[in-house]
Amino acid sequence: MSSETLKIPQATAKRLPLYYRFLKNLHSAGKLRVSSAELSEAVKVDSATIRRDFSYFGALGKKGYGYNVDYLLSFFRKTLDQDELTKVALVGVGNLGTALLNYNFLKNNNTKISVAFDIDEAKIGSTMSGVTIYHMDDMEKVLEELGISIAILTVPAPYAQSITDRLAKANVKGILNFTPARLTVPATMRVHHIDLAVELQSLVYFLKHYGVNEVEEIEE
Amino acid sequence: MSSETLKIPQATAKRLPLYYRFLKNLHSAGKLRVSSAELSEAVKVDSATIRRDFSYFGALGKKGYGYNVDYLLSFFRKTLDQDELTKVALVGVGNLGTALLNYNFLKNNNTKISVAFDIDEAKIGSTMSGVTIYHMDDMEKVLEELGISIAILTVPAPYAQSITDRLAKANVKGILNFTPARLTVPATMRVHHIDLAVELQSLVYFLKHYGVNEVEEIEE
DNA sequence: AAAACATTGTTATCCATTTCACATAAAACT
DNA sequence: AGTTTTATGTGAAATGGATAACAATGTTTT
Repeated sequence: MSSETLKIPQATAKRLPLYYRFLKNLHSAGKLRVSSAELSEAVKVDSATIRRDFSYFGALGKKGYGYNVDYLLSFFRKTLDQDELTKVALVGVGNLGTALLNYNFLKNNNTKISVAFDIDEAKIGSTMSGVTIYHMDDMEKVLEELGISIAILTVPAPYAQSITDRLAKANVKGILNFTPARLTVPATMRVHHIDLAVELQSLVYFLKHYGVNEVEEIEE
Repeated sequence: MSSETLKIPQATAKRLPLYYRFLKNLHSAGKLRVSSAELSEAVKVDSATIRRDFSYFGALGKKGYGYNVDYLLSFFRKTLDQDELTKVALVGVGNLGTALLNYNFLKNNNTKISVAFDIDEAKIGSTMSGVTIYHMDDMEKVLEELGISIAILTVPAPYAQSITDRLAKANVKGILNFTPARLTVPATMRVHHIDLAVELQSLVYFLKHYGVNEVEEIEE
């Protein structure tokens, strides 16, 4: 099952999709080779960090030359499981949920919102951006039928925890949580938060309290 | 101007808005005191980390008692500049931009999208969620009139860099960047990225490659 | 084919952050 | 009032991540 590759540092793992995207750009632009220095300029990550990141996967480059774009690209495609489509569920089709439905994850990643759930009768049964919206009452059933194990959570905060509990029972393993709620989950689940208000507010804080130009870039 | 307080670690600064939000919840719920252990359970941050974070601001608690909710809340209100309203501009009123317009930042933070820009003639001049939409051609002028120094960027990726250059000239100091582009900015500016595709994909990667239950929670 | 050049992979170092563990002191109890 | 309980604040250790710097090695040029 889980390809127990050597454990890559989390910070590195978070940068992989970024590298992959830029490699695709380079490929489309017809570039054949790239150095860590060039890549660094494009993705705004120190070149030594890039080399270190790549090195966890072995020697992918050639000294004095750099990296072969095609080779690197196909390597990352395998590593990031881009060959198989990953199906994701959207729970909560409000403003943000609707925006995510229209957001084309497929374009960059082989990941697709395949189904959505809501409680608004006006939406149920309809399709948006080609995605059918089901009633939340049918969530467990539909998720298991489709074999979905990842959910994007965009419901009002007060419902977040109880819906998470249901997702856990339905064998969902990962949640991308857009609600402000800090979810309690079984140890077998993984939650990534995207907390819009916190992001905005921490930006405000940094601007007011840190000498601007103190630090260059901060990654989420 | 910039209250040159002792430099709080960045990781701490990013958690402050989170603490603030939960303290508000506790306050609404009528709680008078709270311990770092309780808070830890609620925000999913180790209690020692919470105590350390608070300690950068001095001794806010009392041994054997914990923290007084009201005191802590008013302290953070000052620290996070919640007394003055922070005005923010939205650049790009597409799907995601529209969702953010409807997202009520004001509720939790004293931060408000005060103005929006787009190039779609159908939208220009109208208001959405009480926010007037101007033509992007007028951006510099309007920003300076309103004295806005923070922008949320939700435009198509190919336009991101050139618009960023214009924002820089218009004296904007902070950008919350929702586009996949990695922006090049002067050292006087600060960019926070929220890269939706990367977030989703890295979640997928973690689930496939890390023994689930390996790590509890990851922050953004 | 030799010399000059470019760029990796990695070692050693540095820095930031988290966590442990406990002395200290206040609060609660008897 | 004295004893026990509770929970802070922090020194010290551990972890995690970024960066500098350079030997090794392949590439390009002449």
